[in-house]
Amino acid sequence: MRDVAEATGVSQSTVSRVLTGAATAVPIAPDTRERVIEAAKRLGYRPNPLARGLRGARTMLLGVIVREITDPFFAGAIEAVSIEASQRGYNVVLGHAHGHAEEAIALWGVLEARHCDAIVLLGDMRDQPRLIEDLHGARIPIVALWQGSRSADIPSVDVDNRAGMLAVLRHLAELGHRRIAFIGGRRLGDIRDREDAFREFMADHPEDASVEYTSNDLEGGADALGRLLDQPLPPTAVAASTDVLALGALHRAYTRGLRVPDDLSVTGFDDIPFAAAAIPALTTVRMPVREMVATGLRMVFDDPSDGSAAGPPHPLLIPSLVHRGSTGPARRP
Amino acid sequence: MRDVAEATGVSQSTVSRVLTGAATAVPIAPDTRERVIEAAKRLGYRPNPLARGLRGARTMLLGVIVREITDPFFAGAIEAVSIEASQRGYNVVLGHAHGHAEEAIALWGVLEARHCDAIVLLGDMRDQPRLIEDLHGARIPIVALWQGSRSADIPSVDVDNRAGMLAVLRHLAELGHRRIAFIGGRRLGDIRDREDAFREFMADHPEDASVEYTSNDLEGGADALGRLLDQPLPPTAVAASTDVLALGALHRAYTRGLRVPDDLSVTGFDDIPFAAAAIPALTTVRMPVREMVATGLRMVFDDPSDGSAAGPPHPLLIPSLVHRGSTGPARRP
DNA sequence: CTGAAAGCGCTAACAC
DNA sequence: GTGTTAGCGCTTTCAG
Repeated sequence: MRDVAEATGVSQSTVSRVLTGAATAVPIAPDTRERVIEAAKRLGYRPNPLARGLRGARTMLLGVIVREITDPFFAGAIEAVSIEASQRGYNVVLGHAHGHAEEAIALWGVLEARHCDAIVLLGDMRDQPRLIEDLHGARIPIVALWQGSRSADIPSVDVDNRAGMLAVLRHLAELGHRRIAFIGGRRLGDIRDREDAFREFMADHPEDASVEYTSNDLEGGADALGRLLDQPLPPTAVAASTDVLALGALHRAYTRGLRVPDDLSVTGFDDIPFAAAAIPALTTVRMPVREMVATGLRMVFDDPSDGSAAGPPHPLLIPSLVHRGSTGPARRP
Repeated sequence: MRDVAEATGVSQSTVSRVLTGAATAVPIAPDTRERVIEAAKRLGYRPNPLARGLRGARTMLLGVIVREITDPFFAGAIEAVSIEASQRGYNVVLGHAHGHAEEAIALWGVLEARHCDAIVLLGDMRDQPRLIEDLHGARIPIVALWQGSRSADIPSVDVDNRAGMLAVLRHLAELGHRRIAFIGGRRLGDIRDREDAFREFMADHPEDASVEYTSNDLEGGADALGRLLDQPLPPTAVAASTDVLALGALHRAYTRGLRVPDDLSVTGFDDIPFAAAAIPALTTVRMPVREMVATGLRMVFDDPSDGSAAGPPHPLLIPSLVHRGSTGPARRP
């Protein structure tokens, strides 16, 4: 930058003012501006984000803390964040919590130290009270995506899990299913809300409901279905709390020789890309990922209306049922 | 940091020396060190990476440029990099090239400007000569993973695509298949090498070989299989160049009413998590992702032996065939 | 409208 | 062994 200043014959401050571009209270002579810009280009000047950040300006870094990067759903979410962020000229610093909430806290510290301009939390981190606490004392805007609709003290964007789950269950009921099972991962965030909706729906004939907990991966889904099928009166339909679980269940149904949807209906949640390519294609709930991410970034970047009276905003987007081949009429008993 | 110095009654430099921890040429009094550490902890001191980086020290940032973050295989790779990096205390800055090589260049500039301590390239970027050029003039260590085995001027870690593909084809041949098709994505990097191996293997009866190009996603795989099946003499086995393509093909086979592996054998490449849960489980080639990432990071961090005589290193890891249910004996004609 | 100067938080010569 | 000092590259008052 000094070079640019020298080459142009103006002072560094002027160069800074020009290059920062922002509406400095003080206007600059148009020709000076042009000369500076030209020289900067010629000299291949590139601002040093470190120095900028050090001085308190924006670092153009967006911190992302994800609980489980392994999860294909979150992998897609990270992609969406990355795309959306780059459109705003931001770079993404990825923090992986490896499923441990303490790590998320550490990460948080790291990202704050790195002067990220904003932080996005992917997935439910509320089981770690200290995180939320620290977050509250933070000066940089933050938004939690897919935190589960129970609102915490930080702004969040969530999906209406209840509506999605009820849509699935109504669909199943219309097909004549009564004995329906729910497969859930850890009772956390979105999954928890989906389970609650399931219990609510089945409240009038709870004897037909069963719930299996498992790890939220393909094997978990497979194992859960295995246990369900070993029951004396197995369900005729399985509503999995995520697509990954559903895909695992589909595979186990296959190895057990069950035909889907003739012998068993299976549904997922999220509509990850693989859902449409499952065999048979998975009936699931489509998550408006792009919209949720866009909404979240808008909240942290465009609308820093934090300490407003009504508390942090918690928009709730509506998912939609995607009807595909993995659900069919219940078998006549 | 000044606070810590004042609280301890020593100078800032001493604090720096203690906290940097590194083997400073100059030793420090044990009790001073302790007092400083204690005070730092008490005051909740956290170093400012920006200032550090500005001063020329390491930023503990690892830049990652990925061509296509959508690709589940690379999503897994990013995960591996993130895990491996965090074990070394590094944070990952993710740059997504959106499939465009020019973006990769821009990203490169950004990451360099951010003073990343090293850069990892995920996937083949060599179609953009300027990238490679710029890379050469760079001062920070860099490594390319899954670049395709044709070595460029930058250090890389690759997998032996030829060995993997030949293993697949031999397996298929042993099952009695002669009419074998290859489904490839863009003729880039690893995929290209796999195709070459395919052509090599089929060289003695090229009339039985067919090659379909498509986009490297689920739909691409499905469409390619569709075209293959419409041929007058369709193949009895399909070797897809990636698991994603294979999974897409599996789905199309299903919708076309073909039974795998009875009517058609299908193989993939990469062994992404979904491969094992496919219906039927996919015979594929396992990619040693963790090892490759670990090797790559070792190259950039532990062994900055750049300008050595023999040119940049290009270790080639060996993949292994995973035999599952999607391959079976060729149909008696 | 532009220049001079003071740091942001930290490290690394160089003294003592 | 420890303190002093000079910046890293930039933004930002405060004067001209």
